[in-house]
Amino acid sequence: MATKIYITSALEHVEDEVKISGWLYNKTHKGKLIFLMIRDGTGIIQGVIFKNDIPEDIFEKCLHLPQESSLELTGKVVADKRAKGGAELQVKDVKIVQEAQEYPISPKEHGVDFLMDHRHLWLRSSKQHAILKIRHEIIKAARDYFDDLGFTLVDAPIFTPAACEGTTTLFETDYFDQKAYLTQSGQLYMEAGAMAFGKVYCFGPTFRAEKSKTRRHLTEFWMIEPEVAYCDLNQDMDLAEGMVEFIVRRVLKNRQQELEILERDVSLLEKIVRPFPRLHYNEAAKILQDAKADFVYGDDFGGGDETIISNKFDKPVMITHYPAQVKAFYMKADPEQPDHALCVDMLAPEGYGEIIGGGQREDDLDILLKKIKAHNLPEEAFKWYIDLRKYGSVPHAGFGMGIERTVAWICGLNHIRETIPFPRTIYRLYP
RNA sequence: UCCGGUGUAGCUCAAUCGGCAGAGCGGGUGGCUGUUAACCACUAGGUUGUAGGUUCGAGUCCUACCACCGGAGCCA
Repeated sequence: MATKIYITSALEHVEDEVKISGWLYNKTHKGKLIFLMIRDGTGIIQGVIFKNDIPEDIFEKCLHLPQESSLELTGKVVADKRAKGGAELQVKDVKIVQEAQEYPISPKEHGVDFLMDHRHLWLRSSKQHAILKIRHEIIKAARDYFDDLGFTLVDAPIFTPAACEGTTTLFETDYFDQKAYLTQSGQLYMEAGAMAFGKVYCFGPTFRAEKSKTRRHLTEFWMIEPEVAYCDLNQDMDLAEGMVEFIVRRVLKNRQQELEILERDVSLLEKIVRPFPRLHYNEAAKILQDAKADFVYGDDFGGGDETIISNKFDKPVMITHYPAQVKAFYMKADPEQPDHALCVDMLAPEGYGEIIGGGQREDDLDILLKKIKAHNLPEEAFKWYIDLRKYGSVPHAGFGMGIERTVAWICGLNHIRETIPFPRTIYRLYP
């Protein structure tokens, strides 16, 4: 009786009679020989069918089997240098679970729009498969990092009563007899969590209704957001660089095969070790001025500015102390230079831009109230948030890391849309 | 929202000055016992994004619209 195996373990079953359940990835034939490339989600193996080994009608059926037909192959695993992966299946029996209709995605080239229209099928392709395996590894590593440090997962709500940051456009939705907004950050809720649990994080989707139309933007994306009580900016940066190093090391260790499929230059990832450079905003501004970039001191950095700065280093760069006016209301001002905020942005190398934004939060009740007023935010909606400064306020800090941008960087992709299973952009809500 | 670009067979793209609508892949049929995006032969496949306009004649020129791509701003 053949034992059922997954393709990933095929090399452990050489000379065994096995059964593999999967889908037809590709096919070729030569006279009395048929080569079936089978994938099962764990890997790809070649099944070889000799006409004389198998009933005539099954041979004929396999000859005309469309791509992505679902099948169960039974046969012996043999080592063979001619096969990719070093082993192949000598097929003795084929059970066709379903003969597929003509499959739209051929192994040849396709355009982005066509592939995105077929995203539900495109996920089966080896490159997309590799990206999403790495995405999973990154998410798991990030969670393990915080879990191992004693953080508690405290999930933030998706429906929120008002803007978290006020500046950006929100998705509005009907919520019974009132309006609700889809969250654009879990951070304010994490501040409440940090005061209850000390060290917390959330991991969930966030929504931005801005009509951004670049390779770095989605309308729906995922963030992991830690928040720590009794924590200052420097400790916050220690936490952030530790996490990024941990994630990269984990991907290099567990996802070599996927990085190879993506033809990622891993030597660049191997350089991602602590400490990461830390630059004051003024130092970063100097780099831009020396590079004669079209940049005005006091402004936030644009995408091109970020690339100029990050290209000076082969590690992620942390830029601190942005002018307070370009940052959100909850950022704490630096006591030594009050027009600068105790904040940090981490820029990924190779021009991938900002992957982390964070900093120390305003913990003084009166200053916070003034800032809410200055930003024209509805004080009523922030009543609970203000409460946190009334009942045992402490210095605290945190950050948010964008999962998709991190995946794009680690995978070496030039567009963020392939880093999430079903991307949402201003022009795409399907599939 | 602004700037630039693209839209032709199922897919990726050609089509010269405005003059017969084409190729490769994929599909179908046949051949081949070691293929890796196989190969060889034959074959089917078109409302040229939509609506107008100019012209003897429009895939090609003009106008509007639609869809998408790239970039800017905003941000993770």
